[in-house]
Amino acid sequence: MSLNIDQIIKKSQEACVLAGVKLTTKRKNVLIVLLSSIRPLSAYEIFERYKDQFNESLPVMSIYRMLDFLIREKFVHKLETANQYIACAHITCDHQHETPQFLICDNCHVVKEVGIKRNIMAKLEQSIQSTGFTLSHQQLELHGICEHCQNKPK
Amino acid sequence: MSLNIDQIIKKSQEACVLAGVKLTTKRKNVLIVLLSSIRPLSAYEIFERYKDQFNESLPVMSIYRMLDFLIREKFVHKLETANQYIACAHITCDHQHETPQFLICDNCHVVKEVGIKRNIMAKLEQSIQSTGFTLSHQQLELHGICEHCQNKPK
DNA sequence: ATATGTTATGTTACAACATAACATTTATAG
DNA sequence: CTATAAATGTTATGTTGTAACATAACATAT
Repeated sequence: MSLNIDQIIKKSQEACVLAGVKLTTKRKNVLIVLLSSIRPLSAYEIFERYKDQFNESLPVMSIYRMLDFLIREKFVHKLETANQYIACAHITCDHQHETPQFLICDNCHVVKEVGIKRNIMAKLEQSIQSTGFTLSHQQLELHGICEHCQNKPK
Repeated sequence: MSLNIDQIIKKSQEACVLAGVKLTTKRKNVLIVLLSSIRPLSAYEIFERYKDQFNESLPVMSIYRMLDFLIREKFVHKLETANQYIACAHITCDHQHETPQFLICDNCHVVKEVGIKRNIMAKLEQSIQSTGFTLSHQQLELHGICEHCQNKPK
């Protein structure tokens, strides 16, 4: 477990104490699996890696429940367009977050989490609210090709 | 089949002739199923409704292939966040379309297809391109509560 | 009219993603 | 220490989607 991951876990522990919820060992380990991956993972991939990394086999059903918990506590995002899960890039930040926006490379499947500039999001919201619609779960998922894959010859 | 659907099908037929592809009876019927629904439908729901509406049972596999065709020809959109399909709201329009944006009501599951204002989309793209990422399949899916459901008491 | 190629559709089997329902274990408050 | 709530395990099943291969329908050339 890299130093960086250590720090993120520590921060998550603290956040859980504040929220009055428990980051159990297994929940923590699922988060570590996600933090260890450069790509988002499906629940079944997490299942496989958990086995490898911790030498213990969790039921997939439990993985889903732990993911629910981690999503509820905002340590993990679900990419709805890919049916995959990814650790939040901002667990260690203290400030209020911008609307998360995921740039998903359809070639190498790397995902970059960036914030949407507040003024752009505000305009988007404004144009949406004029239709009478109220947003919830704000999150944008955009598909394309990352810089690295563009510069690489096929 | 309502008059309106009739007109849309006619327009689709013409577009297929222009594109040199065939809108077969079954493909057309799948499109009619979607046009007849106020909500997006999953492939399996289309399967059920096709049976009801046309008194004929298509294999689900064929439904998927017909959906592929209809999406390729831009008569249908896939909502990636819901794994559902919906007829394009603009089949009968002649003008170049804006980036489609779907407002999905998480309460009644109605979907409204609106265009994103070009200047907002341009800014969004610009902020994305500054990260080196190149967009493809442009489409936004936003979840929330529609006007109707907001005004209704729970 | 027959052969051949091409596109569309059918069939079977299965992979991948996800949840329901209920049982058991573990943590902790009284 | 025990009642109870939370977490996790177990089993079964539902939902979405694709792979691989077969057949049907139609067009075109001879």
